[in-house]
Amino acid sequence: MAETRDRILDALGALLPEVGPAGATLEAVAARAEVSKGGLLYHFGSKEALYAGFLARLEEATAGEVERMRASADHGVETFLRVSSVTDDHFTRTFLSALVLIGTPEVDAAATVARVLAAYRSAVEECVPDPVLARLVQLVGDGLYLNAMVGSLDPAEDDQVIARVVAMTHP
Amino acid sequence: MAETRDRILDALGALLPEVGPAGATLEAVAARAEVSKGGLLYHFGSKEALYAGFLARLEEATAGEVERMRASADHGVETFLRVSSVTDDHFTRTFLSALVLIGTPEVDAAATVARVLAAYRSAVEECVPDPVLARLVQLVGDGLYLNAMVGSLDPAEDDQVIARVVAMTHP
DNA sequence: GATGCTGTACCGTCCAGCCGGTACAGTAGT
DNA sequence: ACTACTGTACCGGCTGGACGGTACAGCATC
Repeated sequence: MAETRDRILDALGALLPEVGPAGATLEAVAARAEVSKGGLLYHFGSKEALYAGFLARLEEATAGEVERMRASADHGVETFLRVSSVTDDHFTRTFLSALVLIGTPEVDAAATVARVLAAYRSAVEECVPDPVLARLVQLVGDGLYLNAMVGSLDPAEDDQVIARVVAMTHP
Repeated sequence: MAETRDRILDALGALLPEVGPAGATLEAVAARAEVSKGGLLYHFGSKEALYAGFLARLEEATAGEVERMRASADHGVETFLRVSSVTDDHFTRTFLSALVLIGTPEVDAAATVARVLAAYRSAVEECVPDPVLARLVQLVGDGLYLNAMVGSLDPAEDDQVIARVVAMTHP
């Protein structure tokens, strides 16, 4: 069942920011997903496959997020920056987990993250004509992600920054 | 000798972005530093101590970088953003290595990175009166770091973004 | 000959992956 | 309808290898 698979991937995503890749052993992931280690290995034949599945789901989710941006009323800039600055969002948490995965030998998380960033970038470019400004928007969003990763968000100030950037994109 | 110590830390810094924390075994670090494992453990009694030493040196280097910013002719904003967007800088590489360390159980790299970001932030705030604009500058810099980590820098465009941001900080 | 440092051999632990097994559907032939 | 068989989902013990850390012997230089 795909349901168990998703539960396993959710468990991995929950574990990664807490204990890092080193602590995310197959047994730990299995326990968190309430599956035995054997059961986990039935769905994902190796740790590499597990990580690959996780990153694949992130890329799928990215497509959905980008769609949500495009569909947002005025334009996607604010939607984009809001997601970047909120840590209790499912997508943000998944993305941060992927960042933690960078450097693990089993999988090339950096490449996946790069693709995610690229997808966002082209989406921002769609609604911000000036390419330099579009890149600036994206960089601010990425900066928010980095700060979220190390727990350095400053909600009050960041809200004002977002407002300022949004204003810049309005002629 | 402090020279050997530094060589070991350099080896760790060189290894981390290449193979990640999992690949940075004591033996691998020792080999890269052209020291035996025993020699490494003479200087750093444990892996935790090795990581701690690495992060401590990063914090020291941060102080130096911030000083360089303060001393820069016009103001530090451009100096800051330039460093963030150049991957062959020693400090940048060390910083990126520390990012890869986030999530390892031996050491709290996130806290160190947070302190580094905070140091930069207060330095930027010194030369940019408007706090919102200062935070924006810092977020752009952090975004550049994140993009550097996954190899998504776009030098041509990023140069223009830096110029734009610098212009914004000039009244 | 003491001190600072190096190299090596070894131990204990931990973990990924394997494998033999269980349960429980279907499903088909009778 | 029951029996025999097959595939899917899952379990948990085992093992081989890797890695962190220890012990100890060697070797400069002072």
